[in-house]
Amino acid sequence: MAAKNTFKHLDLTREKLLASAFTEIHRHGYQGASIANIIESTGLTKGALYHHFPTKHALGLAIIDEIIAPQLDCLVFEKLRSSNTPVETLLEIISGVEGVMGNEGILLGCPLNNLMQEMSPLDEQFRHRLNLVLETWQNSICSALEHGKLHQTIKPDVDCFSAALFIVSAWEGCISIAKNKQSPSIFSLCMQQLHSYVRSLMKPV
Amino acid sequence: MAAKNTFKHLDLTREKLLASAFTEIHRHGYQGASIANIIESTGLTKGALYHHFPTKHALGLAIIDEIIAPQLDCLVFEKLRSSNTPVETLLEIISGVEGVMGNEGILLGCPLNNLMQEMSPLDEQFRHRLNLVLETWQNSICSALEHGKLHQTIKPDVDCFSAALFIVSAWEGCISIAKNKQSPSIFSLCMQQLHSYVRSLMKPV
DNA sequence: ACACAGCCATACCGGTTGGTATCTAATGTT
DNA sequence: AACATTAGATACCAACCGGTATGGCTGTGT
Repeated sequence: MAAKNTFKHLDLTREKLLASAFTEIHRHGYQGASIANIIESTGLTKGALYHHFPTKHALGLAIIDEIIAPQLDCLVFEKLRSSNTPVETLLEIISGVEGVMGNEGILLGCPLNNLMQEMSPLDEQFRHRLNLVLETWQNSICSALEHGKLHQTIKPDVDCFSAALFIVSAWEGCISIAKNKQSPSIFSLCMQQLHSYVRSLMKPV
Repeated sequence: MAAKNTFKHLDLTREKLLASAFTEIHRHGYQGASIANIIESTGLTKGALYHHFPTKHALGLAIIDEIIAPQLDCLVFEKLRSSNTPVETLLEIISGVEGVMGNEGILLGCPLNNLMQEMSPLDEQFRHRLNLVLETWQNSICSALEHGKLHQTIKPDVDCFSAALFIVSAWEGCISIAKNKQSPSIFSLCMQQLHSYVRSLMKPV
């Protein structure tokens, strides 16, 4: 029991640090994120942080693997993977993602895209990890489209790879622009256009 | 003559500072940009910089107005505005933008989008100035589409405002994703899809 | 009972940050 | 020629940055 408590406590502080760092980075970017701020909002100290993470850099990478990737997996990838009608599921996700993200989510942007924009040219390790998540996203959409092709819901001449690439790009672009306009309703309008683009890939009923 | 020389020199150092700051910010972001680096590559000193710009913040805003906006205006807005067949011109720009941006331009991303992503949630003045550029972009495309509607090249049921919004979003999204993949060829592939989206708004010939 | 290892707090460090005060030199004005 | 103004160099600053060294406390294995 005592051992369990210790383990639990270990995980809990680590998670608290990760969560706080995620929020700080989401708000100020990786470079703008301050270690002092991160620990302050947890009530912990530098000793705790640098016990669990060797450097700020490692902390950033951990956030990608342990927060950003699982979140997207839960909200998007897994739903597409487990669906019997993945194209319809994709359309539903695109329609409903506004509600899932929440207002603050749109005002601060997509954590994945934020980090990509900031870090890709600066740090190869960041770029690599972020790209893995991106490719999972792209692949899950590509598979959905190919599934649709097999089941006659997607036009046979569609280039699924390119289409998936474009869908992810436009998706992130919609969040980007809505973020600058600080407007969830613009986001909704923009995603509606993406929705009709995807429908344009489908066979007319 | 002496007066002219002075004026020229004044503008020259100011422009050198602006250009150097633009490059530094393009590479490291606004927050990551270092005043020390900016002046170092010009051979000037802090005295010069803070003579022409009161703060780093003002320097950043000046870059938007005096470098980023004119550049986009020259490469995109003006071409659309002055064209007699703006829809075709838009398609040409989308096809040819890869060559214009150059490899480094794709690896570092769109300066406008970079600043939007970083600064929009942090600073209202940045957000406002960037949004003005964004709206000019959006409007120039919207006008092009409406022109096409009048001249029967664009389908009558197209919502030009939303379509323009989506085109800009997807455009920036393509650059974003290509930037993370550090791949001009991915950018080209992605922009090809945007090209066919725009064509899907047109009446079949 | 004792040694050990893991967890975290405290205090401290050198380097860098954006920004300022002061000075010189050149130019413009009268 | 005397004065005023401007451009830009130099030296300096407090605040903050990420990171480290140390040590105390706690639970664990023997």
